[in-house]
Amino acid sequence: MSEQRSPEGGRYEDDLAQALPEYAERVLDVAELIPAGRVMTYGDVAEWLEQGGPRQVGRVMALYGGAAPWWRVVRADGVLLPGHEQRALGHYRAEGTPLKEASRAAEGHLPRIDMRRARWDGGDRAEGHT
DNA sequence: AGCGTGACGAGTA
DNA sequence: ATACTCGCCACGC
Repeated sequence: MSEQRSPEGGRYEDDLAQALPEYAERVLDVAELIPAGRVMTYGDVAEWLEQGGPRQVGRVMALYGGAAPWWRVVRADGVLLPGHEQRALGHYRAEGTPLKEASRAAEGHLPRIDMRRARWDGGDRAEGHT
């Protein structure tokens, strides 16, 4: 069976290409829930959704992250998003996100997020989930 | 269909 | 702290 038609008349593939994929919407929703001053890793978001993996979440953020607080979804090692370090840093300083200053041995290095303190598990709302 | 690539992550050396 | 390996999975060529 090919050439299946969607209710709107277009081919399903076309609809999927233009509408924000539901998965992407779910990812952005979670990003919106992260409190200021806290972060969630790509993997955490995927786990929380019980769907996809870190790389899928990363893909979504890369494509549609601009519409969400993208700086609150970070790598597990706390490294700032390459190419957006200054913007991210500005947000972290403004929100009071826990940072680990670069050691003087590594001079030119930017601070990294202190994941132990900044990581947010979904805390308050974890109850309603599972 | 195979293969490289990526806003990833964990493990090992 | 750095480097490299694997596992992961959606995409594009």
